[in-house]
Amino acid sequence: MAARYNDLKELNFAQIAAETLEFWKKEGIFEKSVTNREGAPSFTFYEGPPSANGTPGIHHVMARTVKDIFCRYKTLQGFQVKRKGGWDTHGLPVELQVEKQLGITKDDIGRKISIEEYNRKCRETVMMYKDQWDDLTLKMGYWVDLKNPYVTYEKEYIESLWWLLKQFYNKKLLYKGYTIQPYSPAAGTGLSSHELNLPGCYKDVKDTSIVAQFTVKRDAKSAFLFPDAFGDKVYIMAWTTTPWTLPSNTSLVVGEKIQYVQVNTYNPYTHKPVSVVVAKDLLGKYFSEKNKDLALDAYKAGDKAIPYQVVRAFTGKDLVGIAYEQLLPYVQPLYDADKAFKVIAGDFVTTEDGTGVVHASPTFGADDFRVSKQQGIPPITVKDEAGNEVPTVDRKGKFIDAIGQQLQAGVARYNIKTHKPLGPADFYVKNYTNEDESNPDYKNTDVIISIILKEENKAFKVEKYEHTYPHCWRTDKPVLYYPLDSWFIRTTALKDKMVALNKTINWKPESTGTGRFGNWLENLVDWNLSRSRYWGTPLPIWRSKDGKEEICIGSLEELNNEVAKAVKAGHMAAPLSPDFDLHRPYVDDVVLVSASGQPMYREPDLIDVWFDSGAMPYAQWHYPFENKEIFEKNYPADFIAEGVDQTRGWFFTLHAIAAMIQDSSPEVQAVNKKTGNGGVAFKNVISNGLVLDKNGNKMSKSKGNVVNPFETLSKYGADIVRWYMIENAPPWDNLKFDFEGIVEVQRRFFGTLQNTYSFFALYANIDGFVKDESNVVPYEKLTSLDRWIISKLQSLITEVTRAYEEYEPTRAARAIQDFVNDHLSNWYVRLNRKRFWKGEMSEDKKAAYETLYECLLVTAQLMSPIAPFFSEWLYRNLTDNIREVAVTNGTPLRHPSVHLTDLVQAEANRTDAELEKSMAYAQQICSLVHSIRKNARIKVRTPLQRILLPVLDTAFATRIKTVEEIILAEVNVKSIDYMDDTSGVLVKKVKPNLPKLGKQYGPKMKEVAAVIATLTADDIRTLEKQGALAKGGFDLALDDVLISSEDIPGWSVATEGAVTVALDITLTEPLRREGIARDFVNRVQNLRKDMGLEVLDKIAIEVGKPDDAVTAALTDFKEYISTETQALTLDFREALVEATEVDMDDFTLTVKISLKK
RNA sequence: GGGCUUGUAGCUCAGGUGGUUAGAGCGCUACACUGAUAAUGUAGAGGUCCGUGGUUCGAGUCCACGCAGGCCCA
Repeated sequence: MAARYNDLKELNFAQIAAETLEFWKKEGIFEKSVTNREGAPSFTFYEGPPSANGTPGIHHVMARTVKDIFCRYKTLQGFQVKRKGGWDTHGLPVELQVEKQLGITKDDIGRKISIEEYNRKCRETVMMYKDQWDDLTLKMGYWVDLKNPYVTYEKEYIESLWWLLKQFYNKKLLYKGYTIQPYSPAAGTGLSSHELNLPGCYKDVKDTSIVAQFTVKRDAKSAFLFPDAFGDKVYIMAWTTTPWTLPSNTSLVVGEKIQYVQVNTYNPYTHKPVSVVVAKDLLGKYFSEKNKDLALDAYKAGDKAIPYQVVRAFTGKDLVGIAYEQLLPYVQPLYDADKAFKVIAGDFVTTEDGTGVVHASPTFGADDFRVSKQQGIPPITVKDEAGNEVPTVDRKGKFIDAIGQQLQAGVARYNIKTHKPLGPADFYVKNYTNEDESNPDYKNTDVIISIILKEENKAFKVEKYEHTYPHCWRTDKPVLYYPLDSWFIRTTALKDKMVALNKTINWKPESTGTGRFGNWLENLVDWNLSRSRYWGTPLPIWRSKDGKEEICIGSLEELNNEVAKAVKAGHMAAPLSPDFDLHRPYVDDVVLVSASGQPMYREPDLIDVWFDSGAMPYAQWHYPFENKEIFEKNYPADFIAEGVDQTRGWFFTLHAIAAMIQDSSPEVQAVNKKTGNGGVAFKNVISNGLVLDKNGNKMSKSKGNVVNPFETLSKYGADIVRWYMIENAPPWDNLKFDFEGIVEVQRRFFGTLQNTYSFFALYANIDGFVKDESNVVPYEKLTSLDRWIISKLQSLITEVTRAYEEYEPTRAARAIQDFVNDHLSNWYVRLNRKRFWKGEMSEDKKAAYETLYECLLVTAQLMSPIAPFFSEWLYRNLTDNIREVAVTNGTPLRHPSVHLTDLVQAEANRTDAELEKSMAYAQQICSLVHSIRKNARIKVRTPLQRILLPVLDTAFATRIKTVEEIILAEVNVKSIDYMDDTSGVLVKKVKPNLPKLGKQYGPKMKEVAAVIATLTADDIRTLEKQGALAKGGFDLALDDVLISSEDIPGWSVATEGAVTVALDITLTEPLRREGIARDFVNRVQNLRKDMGLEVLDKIAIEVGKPDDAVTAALTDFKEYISTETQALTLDFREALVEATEVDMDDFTLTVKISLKK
């Protein structure tokens, strides 16, 4: 007979995967899983585009497993889940790779290589590893539509981006401003953070550092500082390693929680009495402890030991809002001057160095710029000839004349000897003019400022300070942090809305949403969109030379129209060709004409690639130029998932663009209104953690601990890797990737499941069992074990469904695993084995098959989102042989693939909570009996007479009785005696029910517990009968105590929780004989197996005559022995030849088995 | 430096709303079972719940401060 069920003993999971892939491909299962649900509600998933210019790693298997799980699950649930793939193709990594390939630097672009050539190279490189990615996608079983992916460099994609930008522009959300960036005056160029991280850029240098004294203005806010102020003036001390920024100071930053002190002392340079404010922790840096007790008035100018006295302590919070006098009043703020020169709070202030007060100049520090902007502090800037606002240091690194003149005057006023006469145009903030520093009179600008401050009683301490400072990799000169032009998206305008919208998003884990992402939104600054690069989406803004006229282009049509005008005006020679490439350099050659007839040139920047990916909800469909309906159906995403490192990347850009487009496009607003979306881009998001090596280290090539995803997948198969990743820990925890863990999953879960299946297949093939959906044994006729596992299965369905619904895949996987291992294999199958191999097909046997079949089938379906290959294999093995019938009848098993089926629903009427509880007791009692047997050294094969079970309440007894047979069979005991307190043997004892008593009595707990400890047996009986008892001044209720059983004297007892079991371990002669008989059966079975006999072969047994007791045992149980061992005869012989010596533990037997035909 | 996060057995992890003796799997040791058999079951050993304080009748759990690892940002 041909086997109906594939009963392969050894499974090659990788091979199953390969075969399944073949099947999916041939039958178009993925496509069907989408088209099948045509017309059904859609579940929208957005694929975050990977960049194919790098190779995929094992962490991509993790991220994509998470994505795949929920798309598959939602498909099972009846949703249509389209998953458009995509590729991220622009940006710095691509450019860097090309530069590396070509052996050039950024500087060579436009010189050694044209932009055209360079960008062509970028376009080629972008898809360099696409094959590997496609291969990974396939092999790991990630279902995503890669036939029609969105590609961010395509013209249509860029057009959608331009449309978005134009909407923002129209709403004045797109503007040109400046931000503080690393800038090399020597090279005249801004530096990217990656250029700053080139080796050798950070150098240790010695710079002049100053602790400056800022004079506090006396007013209501600062009044508390003055009562004890020495010399009538109070100074706040701030430290800087860049004295040249002091003329641009507009605020002082303190830490709100930092402790500060006010100190009366003398200025070490001017010897004037001063009262200064400094962080308490840094006091020792400026004052020597031993001068603490010196009298202030005993000090004479020039004394080495300067006395000091701490007069007051307070926190930074008390200082916030205090006004001070401008330190170097050379240039005034252009605007908001009344808001300048204030103490503000900032989170970046520390007490590691300096004074615990940071001086801020918004034009020359990124932190300074940020906090100033947030708190409305103006910068010190001036207008240049063109009327543009510029900082006080020019692009060559030189102070503007207004400051130069003041410094020149200072040099003259204080007779500062310099290496050469200094004019107003000679004050470079660093040595960018290659002055001879070895000249003894050489003084740089920092030193000159220091001297001026010392003279004017504005410096408390000046010293050389060694620190690391970034240098330009081209010129080797110090970098300045300098305001550079950039285009921004005014995300701050919608901050509150974005914060509010974020609260409507379901984040897994929650803390990433409320914490990391939420905090980021709270501290939002405008999004700097500009990138001075070559390969990316060009900024679609054209400007006239004077910057007074500009246009933002929002579509190709608009561009063509404008070009037509330009052609007319003579700025362009011809219209754009239909296949015009929107990239640089072509787009740079487009010159448009302004309303006043001026030529307008494109702003040379590209936009941040994160805008590319954040715009994918719209641009993937070329919205709004095409596919409006598809867009409407698929906006916003129901679900997205990426690594936690995307929090400020993709998650943010999706969120920001969605919030802003909701604000600026009536069209998108209308779409949102239809679906009741407030303006989010995604509703549920999983941010998964990192994949580390097994020791918790980051994987890196240099450490050599990188796991190759392809090797891993082909060795273990995708299912096991996927299952391991999900089951081991929640996806948002970092995963310590360990092959031993994978092996364990394979053995423990997949091995067990496979074993359970092949057990089924083995006997189902023998019995010719075929599932008939129209003819199943009715529920009432099932055994209690059947009903129990069915009930467990219903609970499993409920639990797994809920876990998936709540985006908790780990909980789902663990629930399935527990079900298969603990309940299905270890209990149901083990206890039911005999039903499968005894006798002919009967209704009971059929019920057993059907039950096991259903468990396997449902397991296959529930696990299919996580382990798509094995579940498919299992499903098809179980159902292929009835497919035709199922198709004809239109029953649930008509689908050729588990991934096309409809998710099972838990059936309440097949759930039996009572039975589940009873069975749990049965398992517990068996475990207890085993433990007693163990202690008494009585093996399970030896039958025992009875179990004594103390019964605390009747419900308990009822429960046990329904599973009594199971217990008795499992532990080989003849009977259970239930013992209640009428028996006189059972002694009850009570323990306090702490959770309840705690709430009621609180601090009196100990008293009550003491009283409860004194309750007598009579008391307990009264309490049980009447439900209440007054004792020791307390009114006790029945549920104030937990009743359990005392140990039973003279019995072997085991207790766990409230369950106590006693076992009668008396071995009577009949029991002993039965034990011998069972032992004997066991030995004969072993011999049969050794001889290689088939299950149905008949034998004759001959035994060398043993002693009387054993003879009696074997004779008594002759029939039993014969049945079990398929023996036709059992005879005793005085002498046996060619017999086997058999060890019966306490004695030996000689046995001879022969086959009887 | 800031935000978030993790710390429980040798390893990987569970431990609603505080409750008496902190659990599971693997690994280890021992035993059992022997018609799922390169399978299976049972038991045992193994813990400063990262530390220190605090709140409470009671803290692995709540609070504060630390320590160590991770991520992101400066």
